[in-house]
Amino acid sequence: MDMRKLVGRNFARIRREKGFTQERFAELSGFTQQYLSDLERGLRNPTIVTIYEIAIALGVSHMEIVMPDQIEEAGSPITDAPPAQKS
Amino acid sequence: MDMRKLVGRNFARIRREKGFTQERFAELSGFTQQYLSDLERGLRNPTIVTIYEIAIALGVSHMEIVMPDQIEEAGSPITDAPPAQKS
DNA sequence: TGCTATTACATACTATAGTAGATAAACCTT
DNA sequence: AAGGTTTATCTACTATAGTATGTAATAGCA
Repeated sequence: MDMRKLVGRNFARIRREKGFTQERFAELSGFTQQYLSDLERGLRNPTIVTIYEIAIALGVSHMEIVMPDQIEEAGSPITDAPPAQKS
Repeated sequence: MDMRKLVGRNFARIRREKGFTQERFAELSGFTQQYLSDLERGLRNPTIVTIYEIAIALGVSHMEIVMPDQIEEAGSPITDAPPAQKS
């Protein structure tokens, strides 16, 4: 599993859902627009501190990583693959 | 919140629970004993790929990050603070 | 079709993640 | 207290995370 792409796709999706441009979110989070662009395209391997700071800026309060191929975030499941059957 | 210490403490606890020494776990995971020592003491800021690789080696299949001050892992809640009241 | 906003790409740079090898310090167990 | 096992600490190194600046490509929209 490519964690770079998984994290990137999910941050991109949440940013768009919140209505931020990369430029606007760069101001909010303190990262550069260029770095965020790379991150969202899966070209970067962020540290846990970077992920935490971005999550804070996005207003995400709960991150869940389920190994096979999913990431979820409170109230907004982030799936990399079709949702697993829950029952 | 210091994510370095939070991640470090939790990985250290799980490693001990699984009965691995740092040296043995270094062999399993491919990281050095020295790096794992630093990591567990909160002196390192691991990337998402490193965290993923360590989780795989630990046999952890589910990680959960709740912002204030908790991390949980499937079947084995990892709390940084006294457990929150669930009801 | 052209204008504007947005995102992708290029180059160069500094700080640090992670490696490697040696050793010191702490912890057991007897 | 001695000896072995485990963890912490040192030095030195390479690769890459993240910054900074500029610009090209793409997408909407009038």
